[in-house]
Amino acid sequence: MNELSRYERQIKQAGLRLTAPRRIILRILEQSGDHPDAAEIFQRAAKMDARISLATIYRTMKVLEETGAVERHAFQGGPARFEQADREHHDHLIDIETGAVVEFTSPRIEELQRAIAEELGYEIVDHRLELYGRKMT
Amino acid sequence: MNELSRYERQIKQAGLRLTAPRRIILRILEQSGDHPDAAEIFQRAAKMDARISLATIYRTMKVLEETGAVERHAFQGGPARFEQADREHHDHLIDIETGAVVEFTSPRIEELQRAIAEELGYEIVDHRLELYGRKMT
DNA sequence: ATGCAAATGCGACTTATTCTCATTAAGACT
DNA sequence: AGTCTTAATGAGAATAAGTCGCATTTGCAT
Repeated sequence: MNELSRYERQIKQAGLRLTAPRRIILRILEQSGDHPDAAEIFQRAAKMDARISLATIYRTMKVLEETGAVERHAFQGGPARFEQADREHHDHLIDIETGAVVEFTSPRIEELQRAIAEELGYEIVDHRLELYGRKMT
Repeated sequence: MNELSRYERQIKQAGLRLTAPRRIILRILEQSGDHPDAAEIFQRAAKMDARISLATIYRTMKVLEETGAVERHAFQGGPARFEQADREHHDHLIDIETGAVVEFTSPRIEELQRAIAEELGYEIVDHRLELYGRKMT
């Protein structure tokens, strides 16, 4: 039986080895609805296999980012946080009180960005739009 | 003679002491057209007074941020970079090849952001819009 | 001029991440 | 199934950015 998840296939197709730690990390990411940081992923991984080291988490996140399986976000101040990259593009609103992340999209903002960059003579390679907010009462 | 710059007045009005290191750092910021990081400010400061310590740079940047004299930006990966806050609000386009920063504004994007946050039940406290681009040929 | 609290300098510490290197283990090839 | 090659791992040291503790200095109100 060759029951590889899409992420696992992505790893193999990149010519990388599908090791036990990678399987575990991929499983965690698939099950995560949130945006965990490396330490958080490390803790979740430790529950499945206590031998996994933090260095492996960092290394794996880097290769996953390179193969396009995950996206890395460096929100204000804190450590980098990750999420699967298979979903539609979206931006983030971070609750400054709780750290919770709300996702949103705005095609109109996207288009305005493109137009602005073009006007300045640039082609957009990447962008970050983060709103930091407080829940209205 | 009481020739205080606007920044110097801002420091005093906040009830803070106008010390030699602060004068130097403020002078550097006034003369900077770029967006230096703490290490860079430290180097420039050392040329005027070699006794200034890096810790003082960090501490001063923090108080300047709190008094509203400077803005702190944490661009992708790298260390925090600073700029004077006296100017009009603007966002940044970072040239991924050179690290150069181009400033721009878009009232329409600002307004869209506000509307999106409101719709999600949030009030925007801060925001970051950064475009990472490559010069078009 | 003087005293006191604020600010500084220095080094130790923390946090996030990367590196080194000896050891392990995928997966290709019998 | 056994072996080989090399990528990947684990453990801990190293690095980078920034903060902290504390003894000493210094603005500045008196």
